[in-house]
Parts: sequence; structure tokens; C-alpha cells
Amino acid sequence: MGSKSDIPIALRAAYLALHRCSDAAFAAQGITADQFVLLATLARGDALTQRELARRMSSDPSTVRAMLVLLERLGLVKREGHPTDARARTVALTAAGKRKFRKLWAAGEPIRSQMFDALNPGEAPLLVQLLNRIATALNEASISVGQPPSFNSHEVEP
Amino acid sequence: MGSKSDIPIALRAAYLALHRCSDAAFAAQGITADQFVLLATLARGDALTQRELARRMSSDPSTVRAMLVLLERLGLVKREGHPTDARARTVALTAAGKRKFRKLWAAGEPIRSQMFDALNPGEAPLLVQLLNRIATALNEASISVGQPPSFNSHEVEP
DNA sequence: TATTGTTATACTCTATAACTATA
DNA sequence: TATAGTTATAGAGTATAACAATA
Repeated sequence: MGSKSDIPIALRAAYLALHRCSDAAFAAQGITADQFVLLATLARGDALTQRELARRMSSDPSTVRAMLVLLERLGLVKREGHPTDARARTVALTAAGKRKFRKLWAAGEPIRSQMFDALNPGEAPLLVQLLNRIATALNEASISVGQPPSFNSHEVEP
Repeated sequence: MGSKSDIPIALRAAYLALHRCSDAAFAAQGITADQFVLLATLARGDALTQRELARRMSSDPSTVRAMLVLLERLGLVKREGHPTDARARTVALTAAGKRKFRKLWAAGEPIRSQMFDALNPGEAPLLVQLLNRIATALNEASISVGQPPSFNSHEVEP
């Protein structure tokens, strides 16, 4: 009964530690940990719709919109009309946004190293795999609860 | 270079999935995931000071105070003067708070099971261990950055 | 002097619901 | 009818700084 109920606790403690370290590391550049995640998501897949961006950040379209308005004011992202779907808008990093992200990525390197170095050889991929299994299980569960059975095309990464 | 930068992503995805599932599971009882964590922390160690409570939740005294005011209004926790330190106040669950927590714990059982069942035998303790190592590494790092070198008595659990 | 807690304050993230304009 | 995005709105968590009372 021990480790089963310890999983949520350990997961929370690790994530909050990461979040605080990230906030501290990026504060000098006026960026929050969550804003960094948005920028990083754009950096690895530009010209996403807001919906797709929200999905990849495992966030909410409304939340993402508020963040985009903020980052647009800082000149780090730009939104343009979607080429084929007039309802949608595509989001991308500006040139300044790309420069900013490179600096942020460098500022975050010590954090990634600290996490990686806390593990023995081979444990990092394993950890990632276990976390992904858990995330998938939880997300599938919430679907089956919230919606009637249906076809769900459910991929994690492109 | 892959799994190293995947760790933060996977950690975030897993935690946010947990947080959303928890919010959904507790919403019917008018409690948030974070409030549940506070109640659970009190349930396993009653009569803590607010500072100690904040530390164990890896949160902030000011944040915890706001949550306590809210939970006190709901009649789930009570604060009393500390027996020996007149500055401090001890926090404890009320009888209603204990009943509430038992119901919440039951409501959260499916979530804990989904996480546990997503793992193979023996992987759960391993995952907890890896997460704890990461949290410790990150917390120690933030201390050594934020403060001049000094003696730091740094334990995780009593 | 250092510490516990309170207060005031502000900002970010989160999320729902109603709305528009397209598909 | 369903979807993409906007708007209004609300609340919850986070955190800093100044302050009182006490150690």
C-alpha cells in the first residue's frame, strides 16, 4: 500500500521543484516557467493553431490565448491568419522570440543537467517511459469518464 | 540528448494529467486538488504549524495561509494557539475535516489505481525513488544558488 | 536580531459559458 | 451542426514586502 499512494506525492514534489527552479532561472529574463513551455512548444513546431498549441502543452485554449496576448505584447510571438481555414490563426515565434528562446534554453541547461545527473545511466529513458505511461493512463481515463465511447485518435507525439 | 530534455516535458505532462484528474474527481465535493493535498498533509501529521505545513506541501506560508482561511470557512480545519510558542498557531483537521478527507481519499482511489496499474510489478517503488532523487537534486541546487555557503541541515522526511 | 504569522497587493494560470464567424 | 477563436468573468495559487507580536 506504500508506493502506490506515494506516486502522486513524489510526482507533485518533483514537478513543483522543477517549476520553482525554472521560474527562478527565467525570472531575470522576465519569463515564467509556463511561458517558457509555450515558447519551447513553438520552437519545436512552428505555425501551430492555438488549439493544437494548447493540446501539446496539455493546457486550455482559453489559458493559452491569455498567455499569447501577453507574449505578443512582448513581441515574442506573432499570430497570423491560417492559410486554408479562415477561422483559425497560426502562432509562431518572431525573430526576437527565437533569440529569447535560445537564451532561455541556455539558462535552463543547469536544471536539466541536475535532473539528469541525479539518475544512473539508463534510468533517464526509463523514467520518461514510466511518466508517459502514467500520463496516457490518466488522460484516457478522463476521456472514458467524461464522454460516451467513441473512436479517439490518441497520439502523444508527431 | 533526447531523454535528457524529455524529462521535464514528461514530468510536466504526467503531473498536469494528475492535477486535472484530481480536480475533476474532487469537484463534486467542492475541493481542489491542492486543497486535497493540504488536507492529506494534515491527515498524516496533525497539529503542525503553518510554516511546517507549508514546507511539507512544498508550498509557501503566505499561500498556505490563504488556503487555510478558505478551508476554515468551510469548517474543515481549525487553528489554535501553539502550546509553547505564542507566535505560532497549530493547524488541525476538525471532525468534519476528517470525515471529508476520508470521502476524498476514496474518491481519489481510482486515480491512484490507474497510475499504479499503468506500471509493471516493481516499477512503482522505482519510479518513486527516481522522482525523489530528482526533487532532492533540484531543491539542493536552488539552496546553493540562492544563499551563501553555510551549514544546511537538509532532511526530507522526519 | 530572528522568527511566526498577518496583511496588502499583484500577477499568472486556469476554466466555464456565451458569443462570432467560419467550415 | 460543429469548430476556432474571442470575450467576460471568476477564482485559485503564487509570491513579495511591510508589519506586529513574540522568541
